[in-house]
Amino acid sequence: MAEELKKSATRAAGTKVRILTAAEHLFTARGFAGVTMREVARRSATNVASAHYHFGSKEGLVIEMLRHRIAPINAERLRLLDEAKHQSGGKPLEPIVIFTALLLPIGQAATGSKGPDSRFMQLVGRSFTEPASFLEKVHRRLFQELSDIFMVELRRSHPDAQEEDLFWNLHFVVATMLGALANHRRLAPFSGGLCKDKDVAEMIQRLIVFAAGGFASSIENIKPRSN
Amino acid sequence: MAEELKKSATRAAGTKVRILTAAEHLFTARGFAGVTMREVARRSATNVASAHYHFGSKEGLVIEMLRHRIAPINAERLRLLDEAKHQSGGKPLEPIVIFTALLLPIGQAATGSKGPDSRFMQLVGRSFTEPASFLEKVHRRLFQELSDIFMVELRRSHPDAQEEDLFWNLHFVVATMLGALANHRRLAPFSGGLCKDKDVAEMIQRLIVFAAGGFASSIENIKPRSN
DNA sequence: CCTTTGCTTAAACGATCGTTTAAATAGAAA
DNA sequence: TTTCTATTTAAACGATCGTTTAAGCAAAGG
Repeated sequence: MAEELKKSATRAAGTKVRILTAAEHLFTARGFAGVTMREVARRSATNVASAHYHFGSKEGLVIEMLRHRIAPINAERLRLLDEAKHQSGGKPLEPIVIFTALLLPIGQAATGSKGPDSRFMQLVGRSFTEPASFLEKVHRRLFQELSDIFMVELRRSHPDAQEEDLFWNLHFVVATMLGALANHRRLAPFSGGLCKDKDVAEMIQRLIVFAAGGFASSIENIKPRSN
Repeated sequence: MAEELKKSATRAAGTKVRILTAAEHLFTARGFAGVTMREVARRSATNVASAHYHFGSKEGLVIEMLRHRIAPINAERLRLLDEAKHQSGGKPLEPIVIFTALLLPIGQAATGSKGPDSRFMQLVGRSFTEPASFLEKVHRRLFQELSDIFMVELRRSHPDAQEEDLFWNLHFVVATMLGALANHRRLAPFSGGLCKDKDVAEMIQRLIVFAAGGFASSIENIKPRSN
C-alpha cells in the first residue's frame, strides 16, 4: 500500500491528471467523437502514445474522466441523503429533501475552485445522450446503485404510490436535470438575454423546486390521497 | 410551378428521400459524428457523390434531415394551440392545455405509420446536446418563433408572474421533454424492466402532467397568489 | 558503477474520413 | 434521332484518425 502511494506520487501521476484535465475540457467543448487523441496530447503537453500507455484507449480515457468527475458528486449525494435521514429521526423524508440531495451536489461541482465552470454541466448531460454504446455500461455502474438508494427513500415517503409511477417520475426528475444541464447555455439567447446562464446556483434552486413540484403533482394526480 | 412539381417527381426526388431516410436511421442510432457519408450512401443504395450533389455537404444533410422531421411537429404544435385558443373564446389558456399542445405532437410523430418508432425520439433530444455548433443556427431558426408564441400564451395565463420566472420554467419544461426523449430508452433497464420503453403515448401523458405540475408549483412558490 | 523498471517520445502503420473530379447515363426538348 | 441538361457513378484526393512500434530517458535497487 505504501508502495502504491509512492508510485502514484511519481511524475507519471502528474501526466495522468494533466491528460484527464485536458480531455475534460476538450470533450466538454466538442463531444467525445469530436475530439482527437492528438488534441488531448497537445493540450496536455504530452504524447499520443502516453495517453494510450495510461488509459489503454480513447474509450478508456473517456470512461476514466467521467468516473473521476462523477464519483465525488455521487458521494456527496449519498452524504446529503444520509445527513437528512439522520435529522429526520426515522421518519420518511420530504420529497423536496430527497431531490435536494440529488440535485444540489451538481451545482456545487459546477461552482468549483476557479469559480463557476458552467461548461462542465454540459459534459455530464451530454454523456447521457452520446450514442457511444460503451457509455451505457459506465452509467450503469455509476448510477444504478445511486438510483436504487434514492428509490428506497421515495418509496418510504410515498407508501401508497405504485412502484411504476415512482420510477416514471424519478426518471422525469433525472431527465429534467440532464436536459437542463445539457441545454442551459441555450436559455440565455432564447430568453433574449433575460436569463443569464452563469448563475448556476440559482438554476439549481429553481430546478429543485420544479422537480419536486412535478413529482408531487404527478403522483397525486395518478393516485389521489385516499378518499 | 407545374414544372417544379414535375421536376420533384423525377427519380432525383426518390433518391433524395432515400438518402434522408437512411441518414435519419443512421444518425439516430449512432449520432452525427458517428456516421459516415459512405454508410449513408450504402444504406440508401446510392453514392457518396450523390449525397453531396443533393445536400452540398454532410452538415447540409444533417440540417435538411432535422428540418424535414421537426417542421411538421412544430406545425402540429401551433395547430393545437390555435385550436385551444379558439375553444377558449379569448380567455387565457390553462397551463396544462398549453403544455399539451407543446408535448403531444412529439408522441404522435413517434408513433408513425409503421408503429411506434421510439428511436426517433432520441434523435430530437440528441440534436440539442450534440456539440456541433452549426446546429445552433438550425435550432434558432426552427424553435425561436415557436418559443415566442408559446411564451405569449404563458404570459396571458400568468399575468402576475415575472417574465424571468416564466422563461426559466418554460426552459425546464423543454429540458424535461428533451431529457426524457433522449434518455427514455434507459428507463427500462434502470427500473428492472418495470417501465417499458415502448409505450410512447403513456410516457407523453405522464410527461405532460409532470411538466404542468412542475411549472405551476414553481411559479406559485416564487410568487404566491396575491395575498 | 550497472541493471532494471517505469515512463516518455518520435515516427510510422493501416484504415477511413469528407469531398471532388470527370466520365457515364438517362429523359426531356428539339 | 440528336442535343442538352440533370443526375448517377467509379475512382481518386489529401487529410486525419486511433493505435502501435521501438528507441530513448529517468530514477531506484543491486
